[in-house]
Amino acid sequence: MQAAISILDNEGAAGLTFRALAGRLKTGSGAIYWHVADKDELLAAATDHVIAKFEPQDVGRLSPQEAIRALALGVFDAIDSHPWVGAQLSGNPFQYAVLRILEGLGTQVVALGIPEKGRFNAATALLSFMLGLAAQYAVASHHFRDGSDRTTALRAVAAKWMELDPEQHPFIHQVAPLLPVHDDREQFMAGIDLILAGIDTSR
Amino acid sequence: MQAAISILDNEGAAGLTFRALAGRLKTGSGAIYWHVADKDELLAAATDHVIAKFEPQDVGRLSPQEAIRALALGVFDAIDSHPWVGAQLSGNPFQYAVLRILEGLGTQVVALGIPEKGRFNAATALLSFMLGLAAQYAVASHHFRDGSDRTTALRAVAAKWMELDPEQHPFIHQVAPLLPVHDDREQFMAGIDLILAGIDTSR
DNA sequence: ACCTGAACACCGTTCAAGT
DNA sequence: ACCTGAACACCGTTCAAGT
Repeated sequence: MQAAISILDNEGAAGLTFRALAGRLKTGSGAIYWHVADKDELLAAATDHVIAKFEPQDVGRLSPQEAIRALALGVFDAIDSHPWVGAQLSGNPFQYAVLRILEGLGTQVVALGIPEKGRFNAATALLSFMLGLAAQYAVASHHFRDGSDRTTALRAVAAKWMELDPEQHPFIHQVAPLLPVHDDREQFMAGIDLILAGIDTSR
Repeated sequence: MQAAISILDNEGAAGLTFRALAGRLKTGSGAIYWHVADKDELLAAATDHVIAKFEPQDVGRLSPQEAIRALALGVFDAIDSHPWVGAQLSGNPFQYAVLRILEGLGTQVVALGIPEKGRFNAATALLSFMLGLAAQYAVASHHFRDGSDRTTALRAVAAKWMELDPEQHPFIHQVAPLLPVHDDREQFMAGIDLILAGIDTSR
């Protein structure tokens, strides 16, 4: 697991092959199949390893809203320090790491006093938002793997956006300059707060 | 494009290979590279084709909230009738199809009267939620490709959830029975409404 | 300008054979 | 019980050669 995560961190998702992992572990590529059914299971295990590490402790002391924010920050930080986790979470939403997140969110949704009928929708709305933004960060980080930093890479994307026909894309043009300067963590938490506010009105 | 979409619809994303597409078009696999840079571009083009087809017309007549709901329903229906679109949207959030959706959402967020600072977060929150739920439907549909229908497949997933330790997964246990009977479209729109309500309180 | 199709450099996965 | 590593059945992509 350590070796797999280290490869994923250093070479990205494409770098984790059975041959590469076997090489690092000084074993044959077939040996890995004794411990893991296939590549999906390998990636799911690595992802859960990371998500579990960033799960906040002692969430019980916090208000439900604060607990949900803490859970969200944990997911954000996990993705922030291991960019491949974003793609893996959204690419395989039935893996255990995602259930782990849903369980945490759901417990707090119950604590918020949402009636039984609304709990499923409220918890999965929070979860889906996280997975969706996770997917975006995943691609973003993929785009600036080659040395260039985040800002210059996003500036390149923004420049592409500005090339689109401004008549047909007024909003994209309006928002493109914000792309290179915006703060991912702030965006992530703003979305959470928006959904929390929406949940609050539904009580 | 027609041939690619037809393969994607019938065989899923894994079925679309350059060899398969070339075979269907009665040409060589290398020929496709004259028209498309690589597989990402091929998939992005197919995805935009579908998303554009399901974009609602005459959104101008509707209130901003109703317009956002109409846009969301279009995305939902696109995924519903072409399951591979869900994975493709969330797996590649910088492709043009996603910008198309963001432009539609953003225009309505502006119409809602959100101040400039909040527009980016509001529009991307709606977008991220859609992409995240799209990713979930993508995997779900993948799970019951082999003949079994949606309900029996989700029942199998729910049964797996019930095998988890109930002490550590109370919410998962509570919500598992809802999984096979819940309505995807209702869940999708409930999330949109939650975010819209949240946006409303932020005005 | 566009097509052909063999060739290249990979993959994940399997499995007879080992220890 | 666990490992070895060649072999299989694929991929996306390239490119000299054609029309």
